[in-house]
Amino acid sequence: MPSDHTKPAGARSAGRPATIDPDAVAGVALRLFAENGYERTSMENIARKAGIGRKSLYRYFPSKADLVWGGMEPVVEASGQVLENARTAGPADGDTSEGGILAGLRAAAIAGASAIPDLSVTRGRLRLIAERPELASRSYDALAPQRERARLYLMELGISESAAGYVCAAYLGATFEAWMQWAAGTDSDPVPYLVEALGVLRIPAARPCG
Amino acid sequence: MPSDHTKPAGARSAGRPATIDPDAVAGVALRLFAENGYERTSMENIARKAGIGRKSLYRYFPSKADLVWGGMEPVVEASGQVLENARTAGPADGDTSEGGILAGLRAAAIAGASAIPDLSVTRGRLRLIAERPELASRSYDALAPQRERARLYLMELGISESAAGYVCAAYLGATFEAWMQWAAGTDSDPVPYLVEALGVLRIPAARPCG
DNA sequence: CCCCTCATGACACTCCGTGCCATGATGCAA
DNA sequence: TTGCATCATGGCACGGAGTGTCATGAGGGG
Repeated sequence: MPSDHTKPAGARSAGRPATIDPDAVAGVALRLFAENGYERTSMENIARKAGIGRKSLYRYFPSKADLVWGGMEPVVEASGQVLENARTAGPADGDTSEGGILAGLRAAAIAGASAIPDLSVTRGRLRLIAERPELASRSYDALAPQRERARLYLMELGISESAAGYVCAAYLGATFEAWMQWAAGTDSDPVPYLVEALGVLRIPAARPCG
Repeated sequence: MPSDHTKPAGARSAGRPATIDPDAVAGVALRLFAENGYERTSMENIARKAGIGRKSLYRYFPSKADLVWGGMEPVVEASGQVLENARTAGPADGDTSEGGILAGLRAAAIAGASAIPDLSVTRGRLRLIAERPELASRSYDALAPQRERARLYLMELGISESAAGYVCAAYLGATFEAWMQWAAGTDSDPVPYLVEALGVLRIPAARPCG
């Protein structure tokens, strides 16, 4: 189930079925943000316009920022899965050279780009994130799972713990900036931005015996 | 005036002089955070313990996070000044090779480390930041001036606008992670952490004619 | 000595986020 | 069919962040 984000519970069969469509609610919220501005739109107002209660809104979106960031979750999830697979596949077939490691990180970033359902909606989300510092800051939390997976991936390939932390921080910072630059323009393909961003990374030499 | 942060206005001579010492207030807040936890300490409580009104507290510290991040301002300011000087000195004497540019970024980071008034207090601040996601996220805003200065510095040296953005993002991400790793340990000198972190950066080739 | 300036803080307000709990809808079992 | 367990919904109240407005008062300068 690739899109069970924001779903409060795993799809059980018992009990009353859900009637609220989180994607529709997020769509209403994004429209209101575009029309009236992010801060001038209250959760109360979003709930009312979506025809649900404020408490129900908070059940699907624990915070106001999740209405914007929630839609980016498939991207980081797809990207993280690639790193997870590359790691658990073992470093046996892994290329532990700098080029090989960078190729892994690049593949993950590109996989994220491929997981975007709607380019224009995603661009709208990112532009909103770019203009609200409180939303941009959230990248640190929103990308946390990605950070952890990248860290494990690098350490599996023999990178020291400290160096892995630095590479991850630089990796996430650069790719997020790539998304921001893509969103600011009109190009349809974000991949070239991601590739250029990855060009600022240098992978320290791995330990001889990982 | 190196430490007029959190001062509400430039030191005017007319009118009633200020009686509140922002550093003392921040000290009270940090102690309360350490004793009772960050979220369980309300602004109301901090104000009361500091012997001032809640509104006055907000005048000196616009947000709760500023009570923690405010003390880091001299660090980013000192670091930013080095980049500013290196830029306005002109690229005439600047080494536009990758090594030269990296040396500039490294000098800025080290200058920040040299600007720390009290290592143990700073370590306490950073540990608090590390354990509260909402505070760690703030790094994106707190380092914004540094980001802009680094961007101008790089562009002055012939780096393209897009590449400068990526290098800055990676630079800030890696150095912040370095501070986090230093704070998590017990070493007194943060410089080796910063130097290692800078090792994950690769500077794209500058334009032939900047 | 008066007045102008500015720090202080009381009051009220909006809004985010979170508990607690009543209500209602659904499917399952007796 | 009837009861029951399960879960979605949402009303109510609360703590707390952050912001306006305004009154007070304590300086210093004319």
